[in-house]
Amino acid sequence: MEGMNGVKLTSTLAFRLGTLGAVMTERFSARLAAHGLKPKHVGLLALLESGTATSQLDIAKLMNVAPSLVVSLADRLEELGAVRRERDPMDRRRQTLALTEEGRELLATCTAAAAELDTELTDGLSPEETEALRIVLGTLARRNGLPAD
Amino acid sequence: MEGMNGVKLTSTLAFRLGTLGAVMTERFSARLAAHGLKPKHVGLLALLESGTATSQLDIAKLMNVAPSLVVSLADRLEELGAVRRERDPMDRRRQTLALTEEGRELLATCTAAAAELDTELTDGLSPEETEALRIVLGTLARRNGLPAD
DNA sequence: TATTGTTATACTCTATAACTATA
DNA sequence: TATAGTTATAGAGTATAACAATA
Repeated sequence: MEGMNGVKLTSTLAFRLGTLGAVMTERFSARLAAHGLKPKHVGLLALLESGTATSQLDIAKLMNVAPSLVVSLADRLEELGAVRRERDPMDRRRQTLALTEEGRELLATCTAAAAELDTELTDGLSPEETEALRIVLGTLARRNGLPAD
Repeated sequence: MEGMNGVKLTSTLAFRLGTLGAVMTERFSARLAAHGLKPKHVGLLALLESGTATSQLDIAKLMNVAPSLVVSLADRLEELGAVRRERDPMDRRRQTLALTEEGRELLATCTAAAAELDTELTDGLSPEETEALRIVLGTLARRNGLPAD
């Protein structure tokens, strides 16, 4: 039985994206654990590299998380030497987060880990299918306010 | 800067699936709130409808969650009259969960909600692109042990 | 003694609210 | 008085461990 329209829950994009997304995030987490990082830490590093945001509050808005969470993410990244906190001289309430060279390297390492997961995931797909998937997901991400350059 | 291979984190499938999946799950949650359900409740209903699992322990394994979580999901669904718990006469330790007619209707309603989210999500895509996406995600889901009939 | 389901407890993640310092 | 960041607290979601009934 599958609703009176013949649609099954498991064939919806909502379900497939939700479950596959959860699996990939969990795998990514497992890879990052060795560096003492979680996916959101890496998301923050990527945001800094993109130059989109500077202050912690801007970052919180772009990441769709509470400002207090940015504090703890930044604390950890600072601890690892991946970011530096710098007071804005124009407005001393603002903290500017700057990516260090170490931070760039860390981001590159984590990005490589994500790319490996991609390879694993798309093992049986043709290169064309894989690229088409990447592109359509990028389109959907952008349309939904998610970073996808 | 983007790693020395020119790959950006935000262009990986891991990142795109993870973020889009989180967004879709959150939207689905919001729709389900009116029924007092969470996505896992609906996943359990769908599993019962598929006839794949019967006992709570089987369900826990297939859903990749702890058995204790199945207890509370089933408690809630029983409360709503969506499932019935029946002792297996062959092995009285086992509880068999049976989908009621109300449960089928509830699942159909929730599936329709997911389908609406799909429509919303793929608004700018061609029907061919949308169908290709659904198919490739189904392939990936099956290859990764996720339900996708 | 091993297994199914349940209950009790603890842990992870994240948000909300209270607070500090600058403006 | 309002805002950026921080700290303290609380809530959601889920797992682990202890327990009861049955095998």
